[in-house]
Amino acid sequence: MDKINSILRKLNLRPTKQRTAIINALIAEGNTHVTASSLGKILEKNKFKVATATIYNNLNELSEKGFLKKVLVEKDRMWFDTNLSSHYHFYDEEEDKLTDVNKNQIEFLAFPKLPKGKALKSLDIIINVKKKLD
Amino acid sequence: MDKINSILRKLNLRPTKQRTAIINALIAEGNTHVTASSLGKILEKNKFKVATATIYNNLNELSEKGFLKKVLVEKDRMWFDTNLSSHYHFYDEEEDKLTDVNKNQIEFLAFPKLPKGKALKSLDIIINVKKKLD
DNA sequence: TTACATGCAAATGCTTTGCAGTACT
DNA sequence: AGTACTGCAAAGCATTTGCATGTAA
Repeated sequence: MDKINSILRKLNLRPTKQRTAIINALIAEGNTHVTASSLGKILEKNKFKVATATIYNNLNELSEKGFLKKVLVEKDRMWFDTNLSSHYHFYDEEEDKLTDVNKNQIEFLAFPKLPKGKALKSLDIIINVKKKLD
Repeated sequence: MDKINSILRKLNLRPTKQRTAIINALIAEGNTHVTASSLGKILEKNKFKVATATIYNNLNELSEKGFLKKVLVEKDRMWFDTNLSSHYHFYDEEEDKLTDVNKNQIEFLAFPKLPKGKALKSLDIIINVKKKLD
């Protein structure tokens, strides 16, 4: 794939088999939110064997290079999001599913003044949802 | 302390030495946000020796009983908050400090519609701050 | 005494690290 | 050839678990 090569070239990363397979999996529709283990399963399904450490190294590297964003919703797993725009999340623990909330879907009428001498670094909003009982 | 005994009685927990020391530390001003390890240090300073597992067991039990709230701001550590009211947080990673933001300090002009069949479970807002460069 | 708590050590689960071997460029 | 990358196993850390011992009711 030429698209993947050009992505990797831009990121200054060598297009190794593993890296290409990872980017390919991430670009595929439906894999916008992954964990190391869910990505591992996708790769396996695609007939690629990639060591766990390599998956982590690449996810972290891609985050540092700005190709992925880390999303923390549970203590035990880190999620990685291919949506690079500033946005928020729905998290459904029952279905183990993370969904994007566009930035413009949340507007503030009131927002706290930051502590003295502090600047905003980032804003994390997780809207935890559960099955509605009706 | 009578206050601590009455708290524990209400929670249906026996007032053991360790539990009493933990509640005492949590009630003291300035210990509103703790991690297992920060609480351990406070207990040590207070001349109490409590096993790590016991600290965790008690923090988790107190959370389940509604005397503490868990706050997740970093992947590696769980924070426990004595503020039981619905509220949000400032998190200063540089200073490793968590601060409450009252619920009424944030008001929404727009808020996303929940996914079909889903109900709101909880709302986590972490305002990450850093030192302002001026 | 009997059910609940604690302590300690071992186990767990995600993630990182070290290093020898392999593959891009 | 030179440097980056991968694989694998071991290490790291916060947290949990199992079980024998201890303690409140």
